[in-house]
Amino acid sequence: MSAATEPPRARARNRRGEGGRLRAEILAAAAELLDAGGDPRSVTLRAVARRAGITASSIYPHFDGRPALMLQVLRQAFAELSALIRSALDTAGDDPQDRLNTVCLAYLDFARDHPERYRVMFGGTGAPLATAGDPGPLGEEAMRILAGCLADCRAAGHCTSTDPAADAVALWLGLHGLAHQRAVAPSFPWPADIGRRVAFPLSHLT
Amino acid sequence: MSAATEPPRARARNRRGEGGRLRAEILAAAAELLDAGGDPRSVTLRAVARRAGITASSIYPHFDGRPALMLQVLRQAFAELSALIRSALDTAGDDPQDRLNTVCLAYLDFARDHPERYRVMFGGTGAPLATAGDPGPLGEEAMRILAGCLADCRAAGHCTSTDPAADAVALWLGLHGLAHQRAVAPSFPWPADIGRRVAFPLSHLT
DNA sequence: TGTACATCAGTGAACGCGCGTTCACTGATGTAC
DNA sequence: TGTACATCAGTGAACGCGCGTTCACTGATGTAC
Repeated sequence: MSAATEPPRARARNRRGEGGRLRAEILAAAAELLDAGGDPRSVTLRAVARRAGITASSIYPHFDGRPALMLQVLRQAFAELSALIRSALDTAGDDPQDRLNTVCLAYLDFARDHPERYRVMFGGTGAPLATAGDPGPLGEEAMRILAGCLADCRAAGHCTSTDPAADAVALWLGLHGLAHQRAVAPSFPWPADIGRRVAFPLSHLT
Repeated sequence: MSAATEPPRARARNRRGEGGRLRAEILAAAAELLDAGGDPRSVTLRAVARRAGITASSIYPHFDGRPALMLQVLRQAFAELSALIRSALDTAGDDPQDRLNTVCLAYLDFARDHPERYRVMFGGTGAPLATAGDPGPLGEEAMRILAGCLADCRAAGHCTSTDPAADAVALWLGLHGLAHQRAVAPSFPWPADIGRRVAFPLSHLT
């Protein structure tokens, strides 16, 4: 097949005034590299450019160097996680226990669908974030939603937690431990009901 | 101070027959770099050599290239974790609940004392392990000890778990989630009793 | 309707860097005679 | 007890590589007149 021997991609240059489109293509290419490689260092400007079908130097009009690109990639990944959880909640009913369960499942689903990206998001590579200014607590929105659901369970009398805010942190840590290690060691013989075994005791549901 | 302007170190070459000592010095230097940098890619052969006061090429008689060195560094780190847990158990009493608690604390202590190393150990950088042959399940010894303690609690009637093996996995995931995120985000306002909040519900103690 | 021109959306060559790895070597140290 | 020599424990220069980043450029596209 000639397509395999051809250079990566015959890209049509954007029309005048639509150059901003490349920005989204660059971010998408970087996210794909993250999903594929699971290592922030595999997201090089040259690799991103190769995948996007452009030249590495074409990234500079859109991002102020590699750290800035990495920061935007991570911002986008955390925004997707939050959006996924919120949209799952939108389709959930009113029962606080159901809603808590929905959030936990959505969180674990995201990690299962993007294991490598998840690892980088919560793996603390440090450098790209630290060098690009303080991005704020990127992963905290998911935890705030979780804390809200747990508080609702408590208010409805379904939960025996004496401190829903602190127990939400504990619950999130359990979910993260599972999400993270399933991404790191997918071949480990995880018990089939491991999600429930982690989330249920930490939820303090009656 | 002249020591600051001098080249890194005036190293006395090992005596004849004692060249094997350098192997341990190289491993120690690599572990220190891991603790300092928290990023496996900061453990370059040149950086290790610089810290050990030798030339990069001097590593080759002792390790068959970088992947082999990284594998040994990780093996050593996991061995230290296991040894720490076992020695903590040696000084513990006979009460199964105390013993379980001791293991959990020892695990969390290791992560707190070597946060960056812990992150690399359980962060799944993948590459260095994958390229150097199958190292086996490096982190499983800690989990086996944990499962044993939980089973002892169950046998003594202190634990309501219906499946200690599966619940030990869940407990370990909670511990890992906490250990990992404390290493990744030490500035997060972790509740003071977060260790107990994670470990106690997952232990199913009565 | 034509045409000169400014601008936009990129290209491609080049730079200096640190890296892993190779290879010929060196000088101190122990040993055989 | 001396001395030639093999070996050990390293050194240091060199290689090719991919990287981030810079910079002069190009050619298509829209616009002013």
